[in-house]
Parts: sequence; structure tokens; C-alpha cells
Amino acid sequence: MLSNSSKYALKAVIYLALHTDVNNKMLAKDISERINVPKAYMAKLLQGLAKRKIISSAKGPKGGFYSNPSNKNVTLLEVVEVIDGEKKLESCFLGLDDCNEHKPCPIHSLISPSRSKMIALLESTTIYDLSKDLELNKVFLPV
Amino acid sequence: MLSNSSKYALKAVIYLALHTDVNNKMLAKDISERINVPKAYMAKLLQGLAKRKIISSAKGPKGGFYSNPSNKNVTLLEVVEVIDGEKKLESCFLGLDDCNEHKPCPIHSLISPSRSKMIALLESTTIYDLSKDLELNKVFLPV
DNA sequence: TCTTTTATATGATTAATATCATGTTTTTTC
DNA sequence: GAAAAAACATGATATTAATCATATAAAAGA
Ligand code: FES
Ligand code: FES
Repeated sequence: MLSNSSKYALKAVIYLALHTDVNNKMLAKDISERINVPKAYMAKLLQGLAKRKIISSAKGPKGGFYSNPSNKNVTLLEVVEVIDGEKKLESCFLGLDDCNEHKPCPIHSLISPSRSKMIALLESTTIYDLSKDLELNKVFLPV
Repeated sequence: MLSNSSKYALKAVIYLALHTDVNNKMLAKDISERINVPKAYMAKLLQGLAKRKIISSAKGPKGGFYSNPSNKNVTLLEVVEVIDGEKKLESCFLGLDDCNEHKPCPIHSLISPSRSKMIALLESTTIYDLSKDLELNKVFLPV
């Protein structure tokens, strides 16, 4: 459903929200080991996420990647979209240019409600929301 | 959400259900033109679908691809799965090997219900069901 | 049986993802 | 300021998906 890149990005963003802040940064290398993602690829992804303000970064000694309060307010959907693009999840099942109610394909009415629900949840859940659940041990973060 | 191949396959299977039967076969070339899919690629996909009994085919003059009653009973999910594989839609958002209730990732409980609903609908809807709606002009088939 | 018509099987090419590698810039610390 | 440590930028390689091309086999009809 998602690309590897999006999965890696989500894991990294969630991990950073849980384990870092401006005073506790983390190296790309260490993040990659913790969440089990290829090192060099992780670094490239993190740089892209930082450029788009999904996470924060600092160069030089004592530098690294981290999550600040503003970063924790990004939604899960935003993370997916900066990597996989806007239409990865919303696109038509039959490849129509536009997926909407006005000119729906035969599958649209069938799956649109549940798919929209799922997307709406991803859109309304922030990294902060998730990390709360994790801190309360409601769920665990896999690597 | 789906690969191009799955989208092409769904369009072709639905189109064949509507416009062909054992006495009215259609050439790969013509199908590709009608549903707007690259000719050679369409042919390869149709051959794969025929081998897996998702559609039917006959060689030689008066041959071509078509849909028989048994073909019309395949579900939308089956079509997607023979092309994209079992786990394309069910796989974990964070890349866990198994996505299940027992060891769920932090996103699982959030999206699992709506995603399962969507998959269940794809699994319970046959090509025949869809073509009925199309014949009743409830929806239209895009190309 | 021969020719034509079609799917089938297979492989080649192209494009997109994913992965790896490395030189450059910024920042800290001494 | 010089050295070291980190992200940053960029490009190279590898793998997978998408597309194209063609030779082979089967079926129909003359
Ligand atoms: S128009 Fe095809 S899924 Fe919405
Ligand atoms: S375990 Fe991650 S989505 Fe189900």
C-alpha cells in the first residue's frame, strides 16, 4: 500500500518523536540501526524530511536529527504525502485521472467510503497523538 | 494504491465481462485500444490473466479473449492479488512482516478497521456484480 | 495440407524505486 | 583559526516495474 520509503519515513518520524528533542539529537546512522533501515538510504530520507520541516536537524558536533514540538504536529498523511506524493492513497482504482463523486468509476462507490475513512484518520492523527499512545504502552514501536 | 498493472487488469476484466462471451471474443489489440492501455503490455497482462483463469482465451482465427460465466465469479480482490500479490493491500503501514492484531504497530489500530472493510468489499464483490451495475447504467466504465 | 490468424512464451529495453558512496558545507570545540 | 563531527548535496549502482518486440504454437478455414 505504501512505498518502502514511506514506511521508513513513518518509522523514523515516530521514533524521533519518542526518543529525541532539541537537547537529545540522534545520528542518522543510529536511527537507521534502531529502526532497521539501510544506513545510507535512511540518511537520504532524513535529509529530505528535514528540508520539508517534517523533522529537525543540526549540523556539526552535537548535531543530528530530532523532533521539536512543531514537528510532532505533522499528521501521518503529511509524512506519506511528502514521500509518495498526494495521490498515492487517493488515486482511482481503475486509473481515472480524477477520483471523485462526479464521474466515479464502477469501483468508486464500493470502496470510497471506507477508503476515505482511512485517509481521514491518517489526516487527523498527528505524530504527537501516536507517541502518546506509545508512551502509555498502549502499543509498541516495531523496528 | 494499486500498480498500473492491477488497474489495467481490472479495467480489462470488467470490459470483457461486459462486452464478450464465448461467441464474441475480442483481440488483445482491440481491448487495449478500448480501455486505453499500451497494446503490447495489455497483451502480456491478458495472457497472464488467462493462464490464471481470470479470463478465457482461444487461439487462432475467430480467437481472442473473453469472459465466461465462471470468470465473472472472480472477485475484484482476486484480480488485484494475481497481479500485485497477496500483501499489496494488507501489508503493515510500518513494514512489519505480519500485520495482525497480536503484535500491532502503532498505526494498526487506527486504520485497520477501515482498511479491512475496504478489502472485505473487494473480496465480496465479483466481476458479475459490477457488470450488473454497469448494465443498469448505475455507473459508467471509463477508458 | 497450407495459409492465415490468433494467443503464448520469452526476452529486450526503458523508467522508476531503492540502495550505496562520496565530496561539500556548517558547526562545535579546542 | 584548525580539526573534527555532523548534515547536506549529488551522483552512481542495483533492483523492480513498465513497456516494447518477436519468434513459436495452436486453431480455423480454404
Ligand atoms: S473514480 Fe475510481 S476509485 Fe474513485
Ligand atoms: S501491524 Fe502495522 S498496520 Fe497492521
